[in-house]
Amino acid sequence: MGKGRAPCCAKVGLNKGSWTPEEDMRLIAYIQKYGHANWRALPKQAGLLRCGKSCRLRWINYLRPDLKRGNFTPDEEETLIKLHNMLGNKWSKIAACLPGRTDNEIKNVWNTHLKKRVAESAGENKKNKCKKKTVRVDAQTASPSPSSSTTTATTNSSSADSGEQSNTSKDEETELDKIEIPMLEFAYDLDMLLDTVPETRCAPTSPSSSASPPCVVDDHNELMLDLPEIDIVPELWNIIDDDDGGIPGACADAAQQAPWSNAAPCNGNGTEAAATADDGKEWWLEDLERELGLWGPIEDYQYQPNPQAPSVPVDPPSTSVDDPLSYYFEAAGPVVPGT
DNA sequence: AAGGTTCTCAACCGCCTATCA
DNA sequence: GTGATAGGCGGTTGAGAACCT
Repeated sequence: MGKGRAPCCAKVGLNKGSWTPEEDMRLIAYIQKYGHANWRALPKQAGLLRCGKSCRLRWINYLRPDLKRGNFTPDEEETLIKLHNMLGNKWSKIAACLPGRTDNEIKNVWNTHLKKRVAESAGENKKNKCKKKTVRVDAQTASPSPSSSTTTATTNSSSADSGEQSNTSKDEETELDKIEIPMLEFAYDLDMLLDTVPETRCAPTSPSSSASPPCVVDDHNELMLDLPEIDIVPELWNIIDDDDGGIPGACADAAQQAPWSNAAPCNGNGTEAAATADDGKEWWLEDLERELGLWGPIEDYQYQPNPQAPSVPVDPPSTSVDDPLSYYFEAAGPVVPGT
């Protein structure tokens, strides 16, 4: 079909590199108000001299309200290792099972920490195990795939970098969805995987269910992982949904961004979440502003919180402040991006 | 304290897939 | 059925931070 694509934008005249707090706030403010139904058009409409892709990346990898910050917990690392064993470098799929973590973050953590660790384990365990085989979970296709994207190809490779071999073709991609669990000669053996996988289950994906990471599933044998849920304030997604200016798709987009979220952002009936949306929004924005260094004694955009508001962010429902973003942009005046 | 090296991670690049006209 | 376009993904890079000598 598509033979690649033209550059998403004219590269000339656009900002590159690190995002400034101003740009962040502009992006947040825009998405807060209108959602992100169209990334390509977003920068222009938001007054950002950025490529739409860049905006998307920035939002997904850094500004999204449901992101976890900080180091991976041991549990997360273990889950990541297991998932990587199963999926290879399918970072987005792995990310889908690690709520609050982005594919980019996962990729970085893997490349900088876990890869080495697993490689070391491989070196140690190689002494004890000398064979490797692939076991397919898929019940109907019993024959192992010779072209697995994960570590199935070679026997002489000590590669813990199974993902390095993940040059998946289209067919391989299809195969991948059937989930092969490679029995690696290191770290995790089949028993461990089989012990872990089938006994854990994602919650049903009904709207009423709680957070359910979209686990990779096989039509025949569902692979379901019981993964830690991030404590997402449901109201956060109303930040996007709320007042989205009637832009179609904005709501759906937001929900898609956090499929595991407890929030039911597209509930158009005005839910409890909607009732407290403002509180959540304000709490999050305040927190973010602090992080971005926009919350402080800088007079130009210092926001004076509601006297009733605590000086430190607390639980969302108990925080009551005015909209710091609005204040910021009013006080700072029109911001010329990139200047 | 200074300089060099290594590590970390945000951001970019280019390709692929999905969707729509 | 075809081509164009937008979103998404994985690999790579480079600037800054951290660490070492």
